[in-house]
Amino acid sequence: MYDKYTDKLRSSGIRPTRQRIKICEILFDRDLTFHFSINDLAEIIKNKTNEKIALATIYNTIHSLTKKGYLKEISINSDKSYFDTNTSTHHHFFDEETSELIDLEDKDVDPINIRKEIPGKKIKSIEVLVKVDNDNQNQK
Amino acid sequence: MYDKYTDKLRSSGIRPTRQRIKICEILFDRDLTFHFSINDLAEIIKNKTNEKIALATIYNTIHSLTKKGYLKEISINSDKSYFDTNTSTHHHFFDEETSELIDLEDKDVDPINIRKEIPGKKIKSIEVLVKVDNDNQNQK
DNA sequence: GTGTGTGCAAAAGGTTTGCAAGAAA
DNA sequence: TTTCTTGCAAACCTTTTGCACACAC
Repeated sequence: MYDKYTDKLRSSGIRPTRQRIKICEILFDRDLTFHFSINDLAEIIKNKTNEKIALATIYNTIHSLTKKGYLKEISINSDKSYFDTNTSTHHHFFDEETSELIDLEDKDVDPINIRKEIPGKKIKSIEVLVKVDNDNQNQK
Repeated sequence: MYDKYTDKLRSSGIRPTRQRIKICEILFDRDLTFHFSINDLAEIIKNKTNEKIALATIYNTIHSLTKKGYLKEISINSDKSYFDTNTSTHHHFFDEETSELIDLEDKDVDPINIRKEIPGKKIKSIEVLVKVDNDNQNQK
């Protein structure tokens, strides 16, 4: 039970260290999808935890988890990277006001059909980003 | 003729300076859509031009042009920002091998239909990013 | 002439790297 | 014991800022 992530990590070829297990607990002991930037995560670790984990370690761990498919990196043209604990096929709203990400479930978006091919290349992923903003039509 | 961009800039409320006109020429005297990062642009200015323009000026100019709608910023989770001289509604391939962007014309993608709304927010843009990679199915 | 823009360098913010000390196998 | 990981600080890269000088109007 306590070793929930120890095994998960070990079986993925990631050595289960104290820091990595802690990060897994923070990321995956949740009911809802979690969207975060590295900085968000570092703050949470600092506040909700007695441990302290170096930034470089957090970066390393997140990149390992992403490479192993436990996290998904989200394409936003922002000054920082965002990650998502929901690794299934789905898309996002990005609220430009708050810099917050909101999941778009698969059923909320029609299947995307791409009618163009590039010789020698294959499609790795299709990501839809819907940018939203405050609706000010009633203001001013 | 020479003043092609002078008028364009002035009518947009951007004072037409030597540097801004030069940047417009590099960006818009083209047949094809041009995708670039600020760094790409700075390189081009350095190489293809006798002028030298400070990085800060390039940033300022690109941001002004984007704000006025002459350029479109593209959402890629990359360490840098990309811009596009094609401001019409269209999407992109992103080649992870070469970090290159390729236009997907509107006709190449079915219209995206979003079936979810967020109270108090309105959709500003819908961007589809198709990540591609080398097709190695015949290799190895 | 007045106000705005430019250039330069320095600063800022996110991310990466190098290396000595420490923990896992 | 050997190998991999951590922590820390410094390095890096892109982007922003501050300010004196220069240019557009």
